Amino acid sequence: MSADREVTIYDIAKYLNVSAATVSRGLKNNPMISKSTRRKIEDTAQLLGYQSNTFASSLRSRQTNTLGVLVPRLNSHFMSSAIAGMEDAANRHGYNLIIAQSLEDVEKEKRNAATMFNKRVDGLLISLSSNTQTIRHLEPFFKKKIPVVFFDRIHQHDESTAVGINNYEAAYNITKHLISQGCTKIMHLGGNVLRNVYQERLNGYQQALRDHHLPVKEKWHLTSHLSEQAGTDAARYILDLPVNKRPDAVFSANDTAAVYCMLALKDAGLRIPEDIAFAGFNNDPISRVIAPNLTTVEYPGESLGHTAATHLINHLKGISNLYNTNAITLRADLVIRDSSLKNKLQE
Amino acid sequence: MSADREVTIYDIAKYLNVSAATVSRGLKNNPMISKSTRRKIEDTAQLLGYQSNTFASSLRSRQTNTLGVLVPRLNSHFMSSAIAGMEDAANRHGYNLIIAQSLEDVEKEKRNAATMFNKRVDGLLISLSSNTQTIRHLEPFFKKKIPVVFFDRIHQHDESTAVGINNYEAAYNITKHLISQGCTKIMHLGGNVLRNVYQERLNGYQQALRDHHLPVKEKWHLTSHLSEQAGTDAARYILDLPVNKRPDAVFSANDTAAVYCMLALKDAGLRIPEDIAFAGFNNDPISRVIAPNLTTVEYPGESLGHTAATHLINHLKGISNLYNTNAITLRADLVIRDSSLKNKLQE
DNA sequence: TTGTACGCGTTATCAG
DNA sequence: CTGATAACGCGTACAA
Repeated sequence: MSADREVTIYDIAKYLNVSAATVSRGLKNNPMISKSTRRKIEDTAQLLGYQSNTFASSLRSRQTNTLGVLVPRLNSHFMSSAIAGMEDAANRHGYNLIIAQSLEDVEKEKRNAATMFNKRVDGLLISLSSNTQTIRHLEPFFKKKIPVVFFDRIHQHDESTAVGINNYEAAYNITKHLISQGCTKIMHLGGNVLRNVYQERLNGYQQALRDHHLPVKEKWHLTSHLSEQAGTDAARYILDLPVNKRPDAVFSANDTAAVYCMLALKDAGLRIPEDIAFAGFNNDPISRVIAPNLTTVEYPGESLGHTAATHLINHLKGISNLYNTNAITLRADLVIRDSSLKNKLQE
Repeated sequence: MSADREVTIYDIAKYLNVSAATVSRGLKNNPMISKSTRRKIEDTAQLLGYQSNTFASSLRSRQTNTLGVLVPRLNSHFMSSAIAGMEDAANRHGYNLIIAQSLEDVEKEKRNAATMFNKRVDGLLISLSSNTQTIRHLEPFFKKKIPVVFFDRIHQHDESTAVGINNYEAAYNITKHLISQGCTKIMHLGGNVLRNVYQERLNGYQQALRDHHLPVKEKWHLTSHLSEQAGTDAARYILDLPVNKRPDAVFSANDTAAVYCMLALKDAGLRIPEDIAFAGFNNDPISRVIAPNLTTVEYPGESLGHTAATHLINHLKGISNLYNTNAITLRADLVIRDSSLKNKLQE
């Protein structure tokens, strides 16, 4: 009576005088089962408080209905939005998410990938750590044909899909916008160019300068982790330049660095955008709170996560073919705000 | 040769002419196994590219080394920090996180709880959705003695631990601070009092008023979702009051509402803190970007998540007893910033 | 449409 | 210290 055993399909079978196989079928909407017995099975399952045992099921069927999510950090606005989008998509299709963060450390990324592999995730969603050089640690997935979808910080790979935005174009356009506002000495706060997103933003920025016959100076390209501190440091760097050598605009590869740079420069008495205009990237909440509001690039985290997960799931269900879709590019529109409206304010 | 079968402990056993049981033991650091055979087993596992099958293991051992995390929303600074803390703790102890969000919807919370239960998580970390009335949907966990740890938005329960801060005290202190700055007409932007955090913040606020012989007016207590829109709406509400009936301070139960209220009031020409002082809650990044910086309460998301997960894991490992620790309260210090320094600025 | 019988890979139990 | 064997709960050929 007080047996602590779980309710299994055998209990249901015994209760109904049918075989366990029938119960198993009835529970899984197997078409070749009569309406009436299915109904009885479902009712009994309810009655007995049956809970399917996912391990036993996974062990037998070799699939887990679980997706692995591997990200550099969980606690950024962009990433938590992306994960929220993934969770939504996964939930809709009966998948679960198992999540780990690499904290920008390849070694941890490797360990986490191994764990995910071990846990037999049906597919992997990954955004690479900043210092990841090769994706050799994903080989086990490729070998076993476990689909991998890269998002945000992606890597070219024939048998995987990459979901992101056109970073080059966005950076090009926002730089062009600064130029159209009359800026000619535009600085760039960039991230580690090992990651495509930062490399492409740098490329877009530089090409825009070239196309408008502006000099591309190494001194105006700072590389950092784009943290709050990095933003403050960049401000210090600018303030230490002779006044006539200072940039008249800054394009930062993320909003955090842009905002903290702005704060420090404002503290030092510089006017934004009159003395120095600003543009960021991500459309982080802080970009709408800083005064003046930061011009930035809308980075659609939630829909990006949703798209990546949905694509992966469709592939798992055989609806789409991952290998035919090497890249999905989402729109990333400019969000023009006061921090870059130099001319307008001067008129 | 091209067999797609996985490498199992039987393959290792056969290779070494030992039994599968021995291999199983060797792989799990079972003490009663000789050093030499363990070494051979480990080497062979490596050689053959063995990967343990977690389902088979879970099926047999009835534990998953997986923790369920159920939150209202993934994409808030506080929540993603808390989850980052949990992930860190879990990872350290060989546990994995499976995460779902209720999107502030009880029904989804129920479904998610059922899924977690089904997936046989070893323990559950949960922060309740805003409209959750009872925790009956957690009964299956309680009945099966699966430990549940509430965090942030908690619920009193004899057999569970709750991890949070002293919201009453924090609210009391920050209100007292506003009073000490000379504010006498203090408004409160609160959340749904179904959730302890908002009820306690309201209580703390009201008690502080009473203790300083200030009136507690219903008109100065607005309840909302504390969204950006709610903040803007609150500003409208204030501006619509006759000038002499307006509050001279606002204490918001979160930073988002506070900040968007500030932005709208500043737009309308009010000076902060001279005309109206502000205090928030959470120490969200936006509180450090808004001008003037928002006085707020440090809500230690990461350490809270870390603490909750560690406590749960210790319990699972038998190191601590969940039932002896009904509550863990973390420090939540005030962060005094310019938005509330009324007197100082007037001097 | 349903039942039979077996195996998925591991771990627990008991015996040696 | 090690081996043999029986579960764990479910899915699925194959047979009926």
